[in-house]
Amino acid sequence: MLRISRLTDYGTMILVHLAGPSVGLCSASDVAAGTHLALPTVQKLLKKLAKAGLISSVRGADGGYRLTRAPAEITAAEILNVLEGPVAITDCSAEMRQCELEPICQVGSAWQKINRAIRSAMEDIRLSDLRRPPREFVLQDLWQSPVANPYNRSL
Amino acid sequence: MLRISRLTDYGTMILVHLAGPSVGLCSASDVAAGTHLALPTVQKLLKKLAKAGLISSVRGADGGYRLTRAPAEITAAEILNVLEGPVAITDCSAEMRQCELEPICQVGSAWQKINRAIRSAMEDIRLSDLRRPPREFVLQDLWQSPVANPYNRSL
DNA sequence: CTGAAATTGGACTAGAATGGTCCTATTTAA
DNA sequence: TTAAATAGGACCATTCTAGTCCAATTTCAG
Repeated sequence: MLRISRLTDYGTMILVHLAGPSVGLCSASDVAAGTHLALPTVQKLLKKLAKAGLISSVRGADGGYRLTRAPAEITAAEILNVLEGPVAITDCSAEMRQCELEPICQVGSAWQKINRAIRSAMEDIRLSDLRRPPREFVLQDLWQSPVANPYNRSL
Repeated sequence: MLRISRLTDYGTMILVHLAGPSVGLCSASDVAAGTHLALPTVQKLLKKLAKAGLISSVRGADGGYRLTRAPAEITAAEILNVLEGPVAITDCSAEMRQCELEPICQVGSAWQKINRAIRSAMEDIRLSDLRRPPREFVLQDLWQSPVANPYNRSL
């Protein structure tokens, strides 16, 4: 189904929460309360996000997490990358992976092209665009009739 | 990793094989030989593709499979749809699915927009484009600077 | 100094999904 | 009649996923 895992979805919700207008340092409990996700799950994801450098942590009492960059500086591609690993719709399309069937496979680099295309699209979407009610995306229009779309590269 | 399953990859290889220049009716064994995939796997996938109507079958001795339409008339979106089910990167983004968190979830419809975008992209790619050596895709350029790309809707 | 509130790092498990194989029935050409 | 095919499932081993929990460490407050 070409899907991202549920944890990635949760992770994104968490990031969106941390990108909230008046959100400072947030403990895991705060985030769990704000997102209505189970606390253990939230803890797990926060650790992962912190390890990847997307958020920074403050230990000890009154500690918590906060974004390391402005929401507009974080792309959906980065988020996907951290939570799901590198975008690679097939093994063959993974970075620098050489498929042993390469000389035989007739599909060849097609998936890789599609892969890069998806990645590019994700790079144009920022965390700041993911909030709800979201600014009206025009991605579909962009891809269906790019010329008519005024938002081209600045979603 | 935002990946398609290996079986979908295989299925695509099979379709590409059937779209070959001088390929008529093909038995499962022919396809297995041509794609270097295991026969049982090929049989399974051919049955699935036939059931979905992407290829037609002829039973009995000297039977086999063939595409029901010209390769240029079959989109990557269709193929994905048949082999992976409807494109839905999250449960929320599935068609007509109403997520019970909807009123709470701050991410809201963002994934759905991304979802549609990917779908649109896939609809512009045809089976005939997937052969190797593939026609030079310009998808990346298309998405990065759509206006400059002459191939817009006719990949 | 002590305790409470946090993060850190990792182990663990149940359940689902994936991939791959195989079997039997049916159809059809020679 | 026989051989070569497809049709339709059943089956299982393995991996992945989601979710929980525990022990250790850090830091603030009193």
